[in-house]
Amino acid sequence: MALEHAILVSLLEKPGSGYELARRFERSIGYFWTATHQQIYRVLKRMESDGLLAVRALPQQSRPDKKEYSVVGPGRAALSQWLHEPIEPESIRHELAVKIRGAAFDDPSVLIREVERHRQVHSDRLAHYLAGELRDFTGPTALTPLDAGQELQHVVLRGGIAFERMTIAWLDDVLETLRRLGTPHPDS
Amino acid sequence: MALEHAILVSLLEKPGSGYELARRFERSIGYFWTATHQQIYRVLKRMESDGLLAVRALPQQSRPDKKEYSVVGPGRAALSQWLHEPIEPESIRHELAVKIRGAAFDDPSVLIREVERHRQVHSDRLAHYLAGELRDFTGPTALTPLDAGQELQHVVLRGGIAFERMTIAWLDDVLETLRRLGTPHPDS
DNA sequence: CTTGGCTATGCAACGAGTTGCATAGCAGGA
DNA sequence: TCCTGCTATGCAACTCGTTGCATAGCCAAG
Repeated sequence: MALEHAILVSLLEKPGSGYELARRFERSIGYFWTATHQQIYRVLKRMESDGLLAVRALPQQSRPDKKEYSVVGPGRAALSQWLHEPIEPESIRHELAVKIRGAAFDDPSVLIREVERHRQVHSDRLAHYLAGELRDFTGPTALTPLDAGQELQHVVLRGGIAFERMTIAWLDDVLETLRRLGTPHPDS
Repeated sequence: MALEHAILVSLLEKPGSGYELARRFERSIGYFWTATHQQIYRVLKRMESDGLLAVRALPQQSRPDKKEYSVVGPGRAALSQWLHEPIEPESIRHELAVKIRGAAFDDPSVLIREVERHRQVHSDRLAHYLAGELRDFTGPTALTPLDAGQELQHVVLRGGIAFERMTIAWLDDVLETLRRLGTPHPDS
């Protein structure tokens, strides 16, 4: 159900089409909640028929109409209500961790390349987040002072940065452990 | 599909019934991959009919038979094959982050209690992980030296510990930000 | 003595999320 | 010229995961 609320937040920040939302979900919002265009279109349709959103068809030349969605009263109320409800603290769901434990029953060296690849992805993501932070929040071109919405966006981004840094450090720990296990114990 | 592989790893570490697996998923394995008993029973049944697992019915007095599952050849092969396949590095899916950005459109103070509650949960989890680490890996009663499987379990647990520490620090950052926004800006 | 919790398994229905495919014209590179 | 990729939307089929419920006897607490 959180996709609905993520969409409400995103559309409150700025109205847009399903396609635009899908691209936002590849960027800022999607740093902590992913969604494909399929899900988004389906949920948008449902939310509109539930009266949470309003559509405005923008005709375009030689393309299907762009449907711009925006939040209306009941949508805002639904978001507000959700914000007042407690949610379950979530646990990590880390497939790689399953693989690491599984490596005990297979050649650990095949995992090393996989872990290195993941490390690279997280390292790239970190660089991407840091560039975004510099551009929007801490760099010379950033607006000062920031308004409340921007402060909140920044603290969420700091969470993403902290997550990637932690993950990279852990993957280094994993690599060291795998390499240690790969070499026949040197002290016996 | 990762549940299947998590079950294979867990059953290779030690055979057991669906019920026992469900409880392991509340403990060690479940620190990074959650599953309810429903999913587990369903998947066990499918895996058995696919020939990945063998069942042995252990009769018990005044209780339904316990079905002890163990991994057989094709199951081991399936795990091994999966370990050689690359997986997508996963992103976080953090509902709380959606709420935090949503707080820009509502009273931020209602979020403070929620964030404090989450902080408490993560703090409890950290204590739980640290107790497990002391018991199984770093304490005086731990076996030394550890075998490869235990080393890998330990490095995964260290990942859980790092995750909880990072999360707690971030939630403190969030709380500070929310409180700062709650007080009317003191310098103007 | 009754209520709730534990072991142990399972069905049914639903909602969330993924994957493959389809349309359709335009722009840019090999 | 053909192929790829972008904008923009959508259907269909599937798997994954959650929730509610059911059985059934045992044990401990109130």
